[in-house]
Amino acid sequence: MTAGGRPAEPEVIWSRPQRAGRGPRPAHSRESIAAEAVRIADAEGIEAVSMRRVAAGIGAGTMSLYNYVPRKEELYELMVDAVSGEYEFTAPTGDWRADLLALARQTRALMHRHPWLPRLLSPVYGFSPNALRYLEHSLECLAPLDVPDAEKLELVAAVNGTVATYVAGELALAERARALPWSEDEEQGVRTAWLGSRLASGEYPRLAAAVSGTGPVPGAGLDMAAVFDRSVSRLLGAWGT
Amino acid sequence: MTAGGRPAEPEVIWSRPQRAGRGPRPAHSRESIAAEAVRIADAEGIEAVSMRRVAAGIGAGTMSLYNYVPRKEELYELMVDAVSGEYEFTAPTGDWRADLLALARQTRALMHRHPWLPRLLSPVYGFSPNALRYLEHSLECLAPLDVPDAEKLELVAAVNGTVATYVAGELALAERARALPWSEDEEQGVRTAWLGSRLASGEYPRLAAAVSGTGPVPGAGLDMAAVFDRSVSRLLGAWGT
DNA sequence: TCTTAGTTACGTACGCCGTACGTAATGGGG
DNA sequence: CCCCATTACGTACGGCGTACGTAACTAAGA
Repeated sequence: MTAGGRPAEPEVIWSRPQRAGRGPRPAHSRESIAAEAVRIADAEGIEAVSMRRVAAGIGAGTMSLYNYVPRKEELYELMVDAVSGEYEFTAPTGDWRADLLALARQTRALMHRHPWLPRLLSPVYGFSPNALRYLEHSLECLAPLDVPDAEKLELVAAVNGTVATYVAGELALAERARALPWSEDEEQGVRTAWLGSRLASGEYPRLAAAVSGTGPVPGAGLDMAAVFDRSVSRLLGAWGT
Repeated sequence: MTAGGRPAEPEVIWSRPQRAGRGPRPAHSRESIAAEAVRIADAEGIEAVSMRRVAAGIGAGTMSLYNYVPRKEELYELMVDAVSGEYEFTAPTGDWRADLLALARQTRALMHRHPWLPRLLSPVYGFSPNALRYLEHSLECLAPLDVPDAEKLELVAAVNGTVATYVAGELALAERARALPWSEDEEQGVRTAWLGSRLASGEYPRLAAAVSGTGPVPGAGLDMAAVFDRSVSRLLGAWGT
C-alpha cells in the first residue's frame, strides 16, 4: 500500500468495500462520483471527464478522489455500470426474439442518451453488478431457446456487438463534430465532397453504384430505427429453428 | 490560415496535396509518419503515440509534424488507413459467404497484429483510400448475392461490427494488463475471483449455470478461431437464400 | 478509557500531453 | 530575379494523471 491507502496490486473495484472500518467516514460515494462523471460526459463529452473535473464537481480535492477510484480507468468502469443501471427489465414474454430486440432497442436508446458509452464499452470488459444483472436477464429471455448455455452467451455478445457498432456509426459524425471547432453539417459536407470526388474517379464502380440513390452517410433520409430493427432481427433470425 | 499554414477549416486529410507548389520540399511523408506511429503503437500501445514521440521518431521537431497532420485525430486516420493497406485481396470465388469469411479472418489477423485497431476504428469513421478499396472488394465478393446494393453495405457493416467487437473482447484482457503494472494472469485472476464470488451469491442462477463448465473469460480452453468462424458464419447465414 | 494504527482529505510537484504562435530559412511561380 | 507561400521548429500555455507527504479523524484493541 502507498501512503494514501491506494493499492498497487491488481483488484476489481467492486470487491472493495465502500467503507473501511477505521478512519473518518467517507464524505462521498462511488454512486455520486459516477453520477458526476456521467453528468460531465453527457454535457461536454468524454474528453471533458478528468479526475480534477470530477473531484471539483463533487466538492472534493483532486487527490481525494483517489481514495474512491484507484485509477481513471476504474472511473470509466463506474460510469459504464452507472448507466447500465438504466435498463428496465420486464418479464420475458416467451418470444425470445422479441425480448432480445426490445433489449437491443433499450441499448440503442441508452447509447443515444450517453454517446460516450460505445467508446467505453470495449476497453472496460468487466462484470460489473449491473452488467451481471443484464446478462442474467438476457439468459432469462433466452430460456425458450434450445441451445447450449455457452452459445446463448455468444448470441448475447453478438447482438451487443452489432448494436454497439451500429450505434457507434450513427453517432460518429455528431461526436466528431462536437470535439472539433466546426459543425456537424460542415463535417458531413467535406466528407461527402471527398467521397464524391473519389467515387467520380471510376476506381470504385460498385461502391459508386451502391452509394448513388441513398446518401453515403448514415442518416441521410433513412429511418435509422427501422434499419436498426432490421439488422438486429436478421441476426436473431440466424439462431434457433 | 494560421501563420504556420495550418487550416482551421473543416477538411479531409486525404484531399490535401502532399506537396504544395511553393516552399521547400517536405522532408517527410504521410506514409513515413503513419508507419512510425504504427510502429510505436504496436510496440508500446496506442497511449504511447503522441505527436512528440512520432515527430522525434522520424527525426523532426514536434511542431513540424503539424505541417503534415493538422490534428492528432488525423494521425489516427493515417494509422488506420496504413494498416488497412495490409489486406490482401484475392479474386472472388463465386461463393460470397466463403469470400466474406476469408475477409473477416484477415480482419481478425490484422487486429491481432495491431491490437489498437478496434479502439481506433469507431472514432475514425472515414472513407480513407484503403477503406474504399476494402469496400469495393467486399462488393465484388457480394456480386452473386441478389439483394439491393444498400443492403450489401449493411451486410459488410454488420460483419465488421461483429468482427470488431469479437476481437476487442479477445484482446481486452491482454490490452488492459499491458497498460497496467501487473500481468495478464494476475488481471484474469482477480476478475475470475470476483465473478466467482458474485455467482456464488445465487443472485444470477442462469449465468452461473452458463459459466460453469466453460471458463468465464474468453480463451479459457476454447479454440477462439473456431468460435470466431462459427459466429461470422452464423451471421452470414442470415442473408440471402 | 486511552492509545494506536489504519483511513480520509488534500496540497504540492513532476513529467507528460496537444497545440497556438512567432520567426527564420527555403525555393518555385510570376 | 525576387516575392511570398510553405516548411521547420523553438517557446510557451494550460491541462492532464498521479506519486508522495502530512494533518485530521475514528474504530478497535490494550
